[in-house]
Amino acid sequence: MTAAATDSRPYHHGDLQNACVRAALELLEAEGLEAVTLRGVAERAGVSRSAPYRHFSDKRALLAAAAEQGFKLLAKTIQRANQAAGTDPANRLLAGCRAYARFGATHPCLYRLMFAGDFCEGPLFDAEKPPEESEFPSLAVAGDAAYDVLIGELTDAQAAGAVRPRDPKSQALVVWAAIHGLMSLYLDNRTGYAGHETAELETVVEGVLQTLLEGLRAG
Amino acid sequence: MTAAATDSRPYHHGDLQNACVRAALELLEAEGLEAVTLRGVAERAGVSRSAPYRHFSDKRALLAAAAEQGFKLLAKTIQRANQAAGTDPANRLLAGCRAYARFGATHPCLYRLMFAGDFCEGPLFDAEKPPEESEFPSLAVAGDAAYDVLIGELTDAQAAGAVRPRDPKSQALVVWAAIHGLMSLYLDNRTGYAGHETAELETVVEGVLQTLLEGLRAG
DNA sequence: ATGCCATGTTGACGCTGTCAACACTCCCGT
DNA sequence: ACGGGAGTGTTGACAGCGTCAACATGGCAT
Repeated sequence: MTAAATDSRPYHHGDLQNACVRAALELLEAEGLEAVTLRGVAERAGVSRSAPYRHFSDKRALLAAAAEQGFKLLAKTIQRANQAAGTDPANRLLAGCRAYARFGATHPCLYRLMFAGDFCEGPLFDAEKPPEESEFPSLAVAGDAAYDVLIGELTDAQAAGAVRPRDPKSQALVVWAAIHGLMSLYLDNRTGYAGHETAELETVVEGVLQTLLEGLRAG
Repeated sequence: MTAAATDSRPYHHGDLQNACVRAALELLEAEGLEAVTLRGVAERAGVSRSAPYRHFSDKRALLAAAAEQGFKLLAKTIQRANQAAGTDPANRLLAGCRAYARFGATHPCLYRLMFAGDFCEGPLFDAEKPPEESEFPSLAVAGDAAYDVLIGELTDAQAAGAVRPRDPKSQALVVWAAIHGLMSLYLDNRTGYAGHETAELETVVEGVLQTLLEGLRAG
């Protein structure tokens, strides 16, 4: 018998898996990636050092689960913005992109984790495999699901003539690349330049979107 | 006296600073960021654990120096491509973008380090300050210099009417964001989609560039 | 020749991820 | 009702890491 007799907490946590992911996300947003330590996560979840190993094979597996939550939240955020923008496809597309940017600005560390590639002690997305055989399949699925939202909007925009007809998947890649690149530069403080204060995010987002939409319309 | 009597290496290295940067770059390209360890760098440079601390205050300072080399190489690469592309401004711009993409594909880990933001145990680029007071001023300068090349090309393209006249700095940001975003997604294996093999880099680069140029031309 | 100071070395510390061995509890088959 | 295994949480331990303090070395200016 241990001190558990007088301890209010039960020996078994009940939902440690989700608690770990939640703790990781909280630490990530509060203090950045380098503060996300397995020990810290365990402590925050109220368990001991190595309890998380019963639910995650690795630190990378925990980070992958956190990134997966990020993609789910991102997809939901974009969808909400699309819905709120009404029925005009161009409007909806723009609203989705703005929501994407806002998401990145609101959750900078989470956003970076989601696109951290192999920076967290090895790749999160698998380098060569088809995605269902990826090392973290549900992460790949969540990432693709977010992509799907964008593809759907582009398909609608094509149908409405707001965008020239083309493979919507490659169009989506262009849009995604532009917005993601902008957010990536923004989060790295590279949208400012030599002595000027960093440009307002909304301003640069609108600039990118305008150029982008004109490029998509042309042809 | 130590074993140095029979050791061919002199006690003083002579150029340890550069040797460390070179070792870091080699380790980075050969085995990825997580393999870049101060101890490993020191060993590779033929010195002991903490000798690098005489030249770099921090691990981050060493990484910043490596990233700075990366930006210098990138700028040189783009410039060479520009020159080789002749005098047509649109051609030069496209050639520079293609060279940029090739650079990222050739040096994936270095490229990611250059845009690692605060992922390497704290920010490399300073979050708030004017750039000359940044924590790593020479890194900021090298980054801006690479940006300058792009701005120059856009200014020329404007003068030649290949691109609509506008603030070349914000135009450059759009171009940079699009290409950088594409490379970022590519290096994270996100340009493929749900079961399809990852698209050829050159193909998607051309797609992005075409849309981009049409967007820049319009208006 | 001497002594300073930049440079390199060694030992040590705390933190991390990870594993093996052990403890507790829930639940299932009898 | 009960006995035991499977699942879950704990503790102790280890190697590797970044970092620092104390010490060693040797080139250079005086």
